Amino acid sequence: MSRQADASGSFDIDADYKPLRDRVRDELRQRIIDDVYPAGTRLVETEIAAQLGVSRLPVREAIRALESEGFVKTIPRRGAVVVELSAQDIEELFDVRETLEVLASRQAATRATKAELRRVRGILARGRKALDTGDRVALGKANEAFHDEILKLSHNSLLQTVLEPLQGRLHWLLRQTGDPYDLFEEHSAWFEAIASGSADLAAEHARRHARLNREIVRTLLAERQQQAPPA
Amino acid sequence: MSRQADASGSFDIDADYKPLRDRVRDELRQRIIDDVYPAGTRLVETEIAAQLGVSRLPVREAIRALESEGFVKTIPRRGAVVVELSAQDIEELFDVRETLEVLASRQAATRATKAELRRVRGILARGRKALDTGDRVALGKANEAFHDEILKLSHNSLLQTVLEPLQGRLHWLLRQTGDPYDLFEEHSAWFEAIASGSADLAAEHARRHARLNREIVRTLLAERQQQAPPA
DNA sequence: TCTTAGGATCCTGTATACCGTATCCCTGAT
DNA sequence: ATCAGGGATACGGTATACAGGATCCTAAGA
Repeated sequence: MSRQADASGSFDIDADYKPLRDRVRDELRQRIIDDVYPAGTRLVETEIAAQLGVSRLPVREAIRALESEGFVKTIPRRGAVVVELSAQDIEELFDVRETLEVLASRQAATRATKAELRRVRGILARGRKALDTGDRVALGKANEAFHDEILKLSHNSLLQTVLEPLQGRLHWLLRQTGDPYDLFEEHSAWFEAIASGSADLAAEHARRHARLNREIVRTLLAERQQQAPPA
Repeated sequence: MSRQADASGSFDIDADYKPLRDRVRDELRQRIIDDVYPAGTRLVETEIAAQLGVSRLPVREAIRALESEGFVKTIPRRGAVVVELSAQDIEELFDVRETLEVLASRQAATRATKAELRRVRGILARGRKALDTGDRVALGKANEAFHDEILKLSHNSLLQTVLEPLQGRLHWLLRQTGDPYDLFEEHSAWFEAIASGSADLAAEHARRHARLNREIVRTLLAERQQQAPPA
């Protein structure tokens, strides 16, 4: 028992196997998003290796992965540093995100199955509950999960692989700046547009949501910059 | 002596330095695109390392990079295999490409400088010459260069990093299927739209071009499938 | 002859150790 | 206070080793 859903041939005995490098990468990514490693932090291979109790190799590979995800930048022979997102980087992030989420939303509207829509409704319900109890962190997570789900609904795996790393950076950013309460209400409306099955309507909502999001980040960043003028 | 350009402090004595892993990656990518390693080929680390006269490490890192670019898929504990692009993969590729190139084109229209436009005109001229002399390979390269240039014109570095790996796969595909002659004429018209400075016009041309491209690949792939029915 | 069990083999994933060298940082002299 | 010199540090790469999963080959059995 305990194992379920294993219809045909290839089994997932140890489907939960994950190379060490991937686990290290996940751990480091989380630390960056959680601001344990703020922008500018140097990621020293030997330090991390020692701390995680692994050899340098998986750490190196993890760092390379984070580099291709845009979380760190490695300077030749100097190593990896957690990037600081410039104003322009953020604009670009939203540019690309907007276009891709519009596409995702459009495809989701025509391709999502009933079962999938139900699942997303569940996530929204979770968010609603977090909103009512004022659990800011849980609401943030629900919001992030929502975005990931929209992507899945698109049934476009390339879209997912391209957008996922960006989502990571976006979540990172929003966690520093955004207000999860505003976002949540938007998500509900957006979702209904997708569930309606109209690609155009879904696209319109996606675009609106992305722009709202961008505005929120912009204002919060502008405020912050006034408080802390350039060094 | 013999050294030049060393005015101030840190100069680019060895600005052309490139980590070994990157050179290995470039080499392997080229081999895939050139069909030296056709779809299904296993990339065995030790073999490649021996052949290139490097250790396994840079090879591993190169393979990881190619994985994140979508050229190979690695199965845990089994290693990397050159991917076969399924019909769906190709559709997804064009989906994403279309949206992103529309964005690139739109931004290029408003941001490109005169000097940049001149440079692109030069590339088109090169293509025209290749067309006249019937140099298919040169024309293909000019076409590929053109797409890369449009990206640069957008002045959106994220867009470039996201789209570049896809371009690689696209070029790979087009080299197998496409007809460079048809594409060239399209490029000229598209470029004029960008040079006109109208974002909407540029976007429209980008979309048209992407769709034409998609159709070309679709038909050629359909033909091929008829000739070689499923194994 | 076909199937199957078992073992040999290949190759990845990870660990260790080590070297050259670029960069950084500290110290000391001017 | 500035600048040069000399470690110390840590990356980039090599070489080697080894456990264990995946594959393949072979030989025994039905």
